[in-house]
Amino acid sequence: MTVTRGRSASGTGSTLHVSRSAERVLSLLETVVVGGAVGLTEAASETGIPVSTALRHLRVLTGRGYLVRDDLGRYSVGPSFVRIALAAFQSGPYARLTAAAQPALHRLAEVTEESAYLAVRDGSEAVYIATVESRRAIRHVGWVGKSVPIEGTAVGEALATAASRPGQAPVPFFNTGAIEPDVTAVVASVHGMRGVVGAISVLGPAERMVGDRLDFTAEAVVDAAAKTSLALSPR
Amino acid sequence: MTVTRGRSASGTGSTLHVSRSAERVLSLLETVVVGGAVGLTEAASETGIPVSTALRHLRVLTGRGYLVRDDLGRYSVGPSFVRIALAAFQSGPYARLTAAAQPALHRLAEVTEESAYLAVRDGSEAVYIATVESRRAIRHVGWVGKSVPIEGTAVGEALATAASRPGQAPVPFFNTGAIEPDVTAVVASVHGMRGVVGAISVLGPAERMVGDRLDFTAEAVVDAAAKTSLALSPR
DNA sequence: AAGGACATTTCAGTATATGAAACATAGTGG
DNA sequence: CCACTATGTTTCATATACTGAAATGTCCTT
Repeated sequence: MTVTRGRSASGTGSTLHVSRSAERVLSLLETVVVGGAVGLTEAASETGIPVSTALRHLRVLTGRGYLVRDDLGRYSVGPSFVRIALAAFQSGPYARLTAAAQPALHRLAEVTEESAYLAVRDGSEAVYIATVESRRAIRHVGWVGKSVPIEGTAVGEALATAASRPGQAPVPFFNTGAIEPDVTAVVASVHGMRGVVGAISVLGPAERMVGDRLDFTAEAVVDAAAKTSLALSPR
Repeated sequence: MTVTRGRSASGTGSTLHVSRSAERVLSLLETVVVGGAVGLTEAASETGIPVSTALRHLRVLTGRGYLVRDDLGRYSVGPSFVRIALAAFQSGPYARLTAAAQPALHRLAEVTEESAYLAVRDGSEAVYIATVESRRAIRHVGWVGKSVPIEGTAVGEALATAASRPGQAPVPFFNTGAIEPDVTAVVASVHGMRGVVGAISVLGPAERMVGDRLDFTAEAVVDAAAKTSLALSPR
């Protein structure tokens, strides 16, 4: 009857102690935040953490106000997390970038009549952190907070490119259907004091973005990126 | 300064095992996110965690991309955290609230010519989660993400008040100088399906908000709150 | 060169997190 | 009505994974 559960933890007797519970708490937080209202069992299975352990961790998070439980016992984002999240935009390193890009994004969305996005790099991915939407009925929406691979995308190219010389006009990057079919992206890099710090994209339906229209869009994107770079580090 | 002195659950030889490292990692995350660029020693002393331990935890956070280190070794918000933060606004329980309040906040800021805010409750505090700023030169700004006590503030009263009957007109709450001298607040509760879910405030310089102007503002705030409640749970 | 401030590594001890299993509590359907 | 499943909660013996003082390394200042 003594069910000797496999020894596990074999392999290299690693001497590196990297907080396991910390990792797990963060996994759970992430799972709940992106997943909306999730129950204990779901959160546990999603993260691969035993339920009893997951429960304990979730309690830490709710205790801090990072998560809240609804009347069905499911977990959702709590007010404390929202507070932190908001603070991240005000004091974080992206505050300046976002503020600097805002006017350019507005003008870009206006003149191109497509949705304009601002993206930053996150390891091997790119994350869209701000947008100004097109006002047309058919438009690209909802990619703020979304992350896409660096590899094989136009944003990725723009973010991975080596910093060009200051004053040198940026190059536009193009792609169609890398993430979603029928979506065309036109992107240019934003340069800070130390290399590429972000990218400005225009995303729209592929059938609309062709010929002269595409050329015009590319010009506008390059211009917006240049203006943003200038706003970041005026000389 | 709001360093929650860890310890917790002392006294009786508690058999409750509440993840210590988890608590600490979250403290550190919070400290860095609100504090901007902080060094190891600073983060450690701020949270009361020994430096070597703090370093280990901060490594977990940077490893996950929640934090990044600048070239001076200081920690700041990372792209992964920004991604999560953005997701919190899209899928979180406050997404509906914020969306429902947006038009009302705009109109409110326009007609009162003062900054309009949306706040939710966080334990014994209130957190401002959205704003539309006044367009006047002297205006109230920068309170998004800020938290104030429930006790002794107008927002607090509005959030702590018992749910009024549906259809019943909300009551305005007033306060001057509770948090900052010379700032007057006019607030009304937003009602959801189960009680008070938020509050709408107008904040402005005390000397401007008097007499007829104040009455008018109160009316506008009450109206905005009612409209938001209606948008949340139409009948 | 000496000193200070800060980041990093080491290491032994044990506090502390872990997870299987038992228990509790709905909700479901036959 | 009761068995049955799904989900949340508590317990507790175990050793793992975390802790933190001190030593070391690195950079900057005087």
